[in-house]
Amino acid sequence: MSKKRDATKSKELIINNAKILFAKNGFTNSSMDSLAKMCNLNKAMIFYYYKNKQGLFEAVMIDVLDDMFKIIEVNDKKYSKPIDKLESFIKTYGKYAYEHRYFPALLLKELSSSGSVLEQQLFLNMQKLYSKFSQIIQDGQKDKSFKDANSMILYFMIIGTLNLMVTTKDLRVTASKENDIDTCANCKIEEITTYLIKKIKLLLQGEIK
Amino acid sequence: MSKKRDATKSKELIINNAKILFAKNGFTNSSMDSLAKMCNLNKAMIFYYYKNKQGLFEAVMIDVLDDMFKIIEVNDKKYSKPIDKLESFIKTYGKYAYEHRYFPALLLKELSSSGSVLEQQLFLNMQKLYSKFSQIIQDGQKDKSFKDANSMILYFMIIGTLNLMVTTKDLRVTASKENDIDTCANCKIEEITTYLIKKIKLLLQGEIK
Amino acid sequence: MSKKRDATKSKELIINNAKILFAKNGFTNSSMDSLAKMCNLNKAMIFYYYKNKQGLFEAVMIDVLDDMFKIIEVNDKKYSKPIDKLESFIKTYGKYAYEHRYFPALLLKELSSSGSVLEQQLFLNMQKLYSKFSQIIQDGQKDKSFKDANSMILYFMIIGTLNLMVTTKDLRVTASKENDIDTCANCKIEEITTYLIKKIKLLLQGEIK
Amino acid sequence: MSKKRDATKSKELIINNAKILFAKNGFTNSSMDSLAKMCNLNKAMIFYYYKNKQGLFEAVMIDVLDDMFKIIEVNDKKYSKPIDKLESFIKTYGKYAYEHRYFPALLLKELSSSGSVLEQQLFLNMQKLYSKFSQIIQDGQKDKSFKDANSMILYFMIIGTLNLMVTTKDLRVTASKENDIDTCANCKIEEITTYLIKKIKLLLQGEIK
DNA sequence: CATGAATGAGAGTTCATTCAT
DNA sequence: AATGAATGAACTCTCATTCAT
Repeated sequence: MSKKRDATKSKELIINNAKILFAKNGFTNSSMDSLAKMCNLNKAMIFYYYKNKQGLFEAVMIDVLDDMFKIIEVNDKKYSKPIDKLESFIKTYGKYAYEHRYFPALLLKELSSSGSVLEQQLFLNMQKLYSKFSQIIQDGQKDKSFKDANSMILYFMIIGTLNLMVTTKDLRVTASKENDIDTCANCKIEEITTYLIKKIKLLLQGEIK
Repeated sequence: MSKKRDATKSKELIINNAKILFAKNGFTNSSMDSLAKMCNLNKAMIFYYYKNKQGLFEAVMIDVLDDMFKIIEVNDKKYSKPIDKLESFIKTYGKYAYEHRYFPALLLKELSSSGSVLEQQLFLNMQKLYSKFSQIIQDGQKDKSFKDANSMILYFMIIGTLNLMVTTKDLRVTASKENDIDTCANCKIEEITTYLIKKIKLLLQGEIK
Repeated sequence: MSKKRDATKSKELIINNAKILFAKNGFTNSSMDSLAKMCNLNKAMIFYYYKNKQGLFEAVMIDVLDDMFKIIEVNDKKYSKPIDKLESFIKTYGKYAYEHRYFPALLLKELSSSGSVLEQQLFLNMQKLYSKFSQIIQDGQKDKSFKDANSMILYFMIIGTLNLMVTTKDLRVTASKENDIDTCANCKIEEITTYLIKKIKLLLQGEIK
Repeated sequence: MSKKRDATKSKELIINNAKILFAKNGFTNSSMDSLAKMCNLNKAMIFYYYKNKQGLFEAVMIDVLDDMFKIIEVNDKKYSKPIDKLESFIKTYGKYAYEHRYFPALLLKELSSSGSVLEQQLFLNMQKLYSKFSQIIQDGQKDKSFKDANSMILYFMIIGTLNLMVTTKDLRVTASKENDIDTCANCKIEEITTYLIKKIKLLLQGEIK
């Protein structure tokens, strides 16, 4: 009832709205003014809690990456074979990316801005995720279930594809309407991940007869 | 020999520096002030030739995409079989992306900013490139040399991977130094494209024994 | 007593200086930079309180017109006969125009800029004033005290004359000095209104013998 | 056939288009760029012929005022009695203002911008017109046909009314549509001048019985 | 006479950030 | 913990004017 909110609640309010805002407009195009309005909070409070815009952005990214990492870990433990773990990784990443459409957009944007001040900190956060993936690949190579695997390239093949498919959804729909090109406009995320998994398996285990 | 009062030179000066600037900072973070300084030209000249910032950006993108498309077309004509055309496409795209590091950054940034005003125009320009790719895939399916091919997803697997490998180069180097993870830090672009080609072939033509 | 951090004072400071500035230079030639300097306030404060230049201008006009309208209404109530109400209207308008020299300038400038974006909103504000005047004229016609009255034309005869006499004051002084023309250079505003009232009465009630 | 135009033609082209442009947008809102485009001439030519924007503006005003003065003089000579000369003056001014709608707008704007650099020069040009009017009034007083005449005030009553009626035409139409006020929206210029003449005569020759 | 290229100053507006309360 | 007022730097864009040809 009271107008006062406790610190934790205000912080959460800010970070949750920041996720939405940053994802929609990117870092530069998001204004602290509009964020404050979204939160129904005074603008100065954002700086009270987060030092500055960049600090807030990093907090958002850390939060999102942690959240995702936890889900991936939980699912990972259900399986023991590298091939199953890999499939789980792709499925979980795809689902998460789809359900948090804003997240891949942010990731791509920051990954592709060389020279930015944000990148080092961000990449550190990303490393945890990549380490997990890399471990799965290495395990698969050790037990001979994967052949000729370069984990970095494979990683980008997977997250690059999934992120792009999610972020270009609207564009692909428009393009297929206006022209007569097949852009997988109606493909569901499950179909996309299933296709990707099949192809990645082939790529790691198949042979040209 | 005179440097000033040469329209062609000034226009080129602007567009070439714009490529570098936009790629480094993205659209919003690039200021026309600093562009003018880079060109050693008066700020107003940018608007004299390109109407406004967005117009300049579009000019840059059209310029780059056309340039790239031409090179791809030239190489494409050297081959007749879809599999060779595909290999040529990947090689050329990889080489171009490497030699014009700014380009993948631009592409990723704009592709991933949903809601931007630029996207529709941009995507139209991109369609030409995708159409080319899509045709190769379809031809391969007709003559039974490719199996189970989804050209949109495959397209993103290829350009997503190449773009990310190029733009994250510095990050990957830093990461491998600080930690003990294999990030393909020293991989040359030729190695990357070769690996990618091998895997894409496997994925289109291979079977699990 | 503190001058800063007082919203009401800052807003007033801005609007009062804006009145003077707009009147002197018109809308387009008044710069927000110089307004800020006049107010000894940061330029951004203008936008903090008034959204944009046009918004500020409208606020100024509404403020002035309301202020004037209130005074006219108060004086109007002192009289019951249309002829007395009319005399009061002219006197009050003349006095106000004289005491707020900026106001007629604003009014004339904007009334005469056809095609301006401002005019519709402005005219709506002016209608209240004109309605008042128009009502007086109609009442006079009903009780046969006024003959052959066209309220629109009469209205412009009155405010046109008063506004022009006020705004051209300096010019008329200069002109009478340099040449030998009678420009009513030393006429006081009271003399002008008195003359005008006499003539308007004649025009509404007189006959050619 | 040749692209070259002679000096006289170009100068005329510029001044004629300038009249239209200045009248539509006022002094400040008219850009030399758009004027050049209207003339289908190079922008630099304007400065070649007219030194600067202000010089061009003055040339326009002088041109218009001279033109008008000549017509008034011609008509003036047709009559000998002051009362007829006065009627002729009002009729001619009204007709001219109506046919050159841009002109009164300019006049009002400049008359009301005290402090402008343009005013002195402009007022000098206007004096010729006012002198003419003033002479008529004085003659009328000498031969006792006019009573109690203040030529400056009368002058502003006449040109103020006519200018305002012409420049507010569109506004008055809009206002009468939206609200239920009589704004003389459909009044023709001839009706307006006729009414004005009648009233001015009454005001100079009538008595309250 | 005529042109397109170039310039510099300034316009309105936005925004991250800080201060006083 | 919270607010509204204030700031300064930056940004895109316009325009009168001049220069070189």
